[in-house]
Amino acid sequence: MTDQAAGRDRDRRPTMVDVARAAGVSLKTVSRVANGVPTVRSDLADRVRAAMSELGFQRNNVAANLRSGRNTATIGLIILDLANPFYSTIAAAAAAVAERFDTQLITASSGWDPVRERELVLDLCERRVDGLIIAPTGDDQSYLGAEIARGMPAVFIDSPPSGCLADTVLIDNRTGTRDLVRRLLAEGHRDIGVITDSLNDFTMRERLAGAAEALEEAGIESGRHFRRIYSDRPHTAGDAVGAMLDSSEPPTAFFCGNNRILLGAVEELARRHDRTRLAAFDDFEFAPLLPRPVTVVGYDTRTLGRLAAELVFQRLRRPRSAQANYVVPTYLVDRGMAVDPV
Amino acid sequence: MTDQAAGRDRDRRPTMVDVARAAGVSLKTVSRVANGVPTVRSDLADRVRAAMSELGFQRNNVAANLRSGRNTATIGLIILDLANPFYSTIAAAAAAVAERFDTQLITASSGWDPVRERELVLDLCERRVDGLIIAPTGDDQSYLGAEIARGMPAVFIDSPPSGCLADTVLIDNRTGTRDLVRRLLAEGHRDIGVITDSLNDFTMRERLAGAAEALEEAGIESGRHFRRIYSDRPHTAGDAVGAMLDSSEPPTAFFCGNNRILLGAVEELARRHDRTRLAAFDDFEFAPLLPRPVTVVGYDTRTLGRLAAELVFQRLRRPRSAQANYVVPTYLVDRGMAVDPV
DNA sequence: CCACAGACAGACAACGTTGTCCCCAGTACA
DNA sequence: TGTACTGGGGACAACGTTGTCTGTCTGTGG
Repeated sequence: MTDQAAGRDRDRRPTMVDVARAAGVSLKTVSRVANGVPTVRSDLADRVRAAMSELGFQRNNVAANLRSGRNTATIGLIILDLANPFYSTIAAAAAAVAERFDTQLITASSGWDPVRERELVLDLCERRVDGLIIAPTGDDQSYLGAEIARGMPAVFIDSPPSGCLADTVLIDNRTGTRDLVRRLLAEGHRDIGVITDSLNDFTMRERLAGAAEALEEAGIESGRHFRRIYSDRPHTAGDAVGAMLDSSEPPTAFFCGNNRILLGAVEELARRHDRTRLAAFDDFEFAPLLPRPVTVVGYDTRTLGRLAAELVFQRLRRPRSAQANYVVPTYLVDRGMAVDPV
Repeated sequence: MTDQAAGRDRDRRPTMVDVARAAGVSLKTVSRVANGVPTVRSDLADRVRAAMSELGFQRNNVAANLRSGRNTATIGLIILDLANPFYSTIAAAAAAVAERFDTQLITASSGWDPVRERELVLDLCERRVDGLIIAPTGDDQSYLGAEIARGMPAVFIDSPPSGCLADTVLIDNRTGTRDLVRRLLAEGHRDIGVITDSLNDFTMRERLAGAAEALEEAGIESGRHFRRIYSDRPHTAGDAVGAMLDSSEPPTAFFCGNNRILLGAVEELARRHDRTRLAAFDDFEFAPLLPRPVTVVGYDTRTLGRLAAELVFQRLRRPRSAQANYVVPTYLVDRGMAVDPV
């Protein structure tokens, strides 16, 4: 009979009704067993469990969530590009926190497209995720105001939101850069080439501001050796390095606004057999293998993801808690190796 | 009146019932408008849409999925470690395909724990994901047989499943390694040190087999310079390199089974100012910056993720299609740079 | 022997949406 | 004027589960 039933609708997943019929108990008793309610007589519970495994029953969490109004045990993570190690590290750290709360992460990349970002937020809200972690792009997140007001926990990472209030976890871009440029100044450098990419990016603006602070402290005009590049292709950074080196007053040190720019600079310097001092924002896994010494601003990317996820769960427990704004500290570290000739 | 209603339960999300009441139409008409059914009189549709935006209505996809029995527009991706660029690249590529189908990815890391892998599969099935992409760990995936029989699309990547039949997308580890070792042999190397880590890993077994094939073709005993290391810490690989170099018949070339082993080897060789020929499986972003020439086996990681996701959606359309087993080709590429002394 | 409490199973409604069906108004045709 | 048809809105049930409530059965104390 069981075979017959299984044959009749092999593709249909068994429901609690099927289990109840097979075990000869009521639907509600199956529900109680499935949820581990202790007040079920043990012989009935055993029969239910036997029927469950015989039928291969799996609870339908979609239905359970709908009825109970409980959380979906899902949080949404919207980042710029999952293929970028910075963001995948954040995702991994957030997922590790989520795991402690039996929660899964839906991770989606906006690809620097504000429209897509907004669509993703809407989609995730319609899926009734329990919270959102967002690395924003574009400069208007006001569409989130209504969600936040309804109690949706939202945490912004790497850049703050515009147009709405939410928890944030940011890197201390400004202090990190200021400390790094101070170090170059302390070493005696006075002509420091600063290379950034698009200043539409909050983090890049902060880094530039940090560099400017340090330079102005030293009485140096901060725009003196500044190049802003417009592409993320490394050789564009190389071109900027080349142009500055070929100028009448070449810098004696370079500050690269991120690791991509650094790579372009390293290649150009290697090509020119030039040993100009190098410094950059962003530490990365292979920085120790760089073929020349570089001082970089490091920070714990995992902390960023961890704090963001913890904030989501904290706000889930206490929805009306005060807004939190965390800053992840930075440090200076010397990377690159002195290699012998090949 | 609207204010009053909004004030009464500000935290409750408006439902279609609320919208229907506000627009003075039936619940079903709201549903029709929400789903873009064209047979709704335009004045009613306008009233509904106005009510929707006034109330800030968002469809509850949990309920919609339950009722319609439709797909949840979610696929599950179980990988070993999202922080590893190999897997995050796969995740990004799979997400890009999923985006074309308006589907989101739930990405979870098993962390090389077979128990966790199984729990994750179960969890994702209870969430009624539309399909699964799994990078397996452990050697028993028989628990998936029932799911696959029920029609759950499941695609295994990087390693095949054990104990059940499913689509696979694998890298051509064996051919890649064989070609690489053939190249070393063609260069005249006869003493080739082979370093792998744990052979519990399918990919590593395949790579070793590929190396053995090439060596045996050349009449060389394949186990002659073989070291298997037991940790993923780079310096263990360095130790293996050192031990082989210090032996009475040191290799003139090394094949490293993955990029982590390569890094350990590079460091050890740099420390010793030793220029033994280097070759390895795995290309990676910073390989061009390695301080000495290395020939590596490359492959397109994005293809792996893309094909896996495409297989899921293909099987979703035609559940009973034949099992697919894709192999991602490999190629040899010279990396590393000839750097000048620092 | 009765009253009562406690333990526990089951009937029923509900979550928010969509599928099915029916009904009504309007139109065409005989 | 009656009939058949069509376009379109609404009533109702249903998806699979959980919350609430009721009812039964057992055991205990007076």
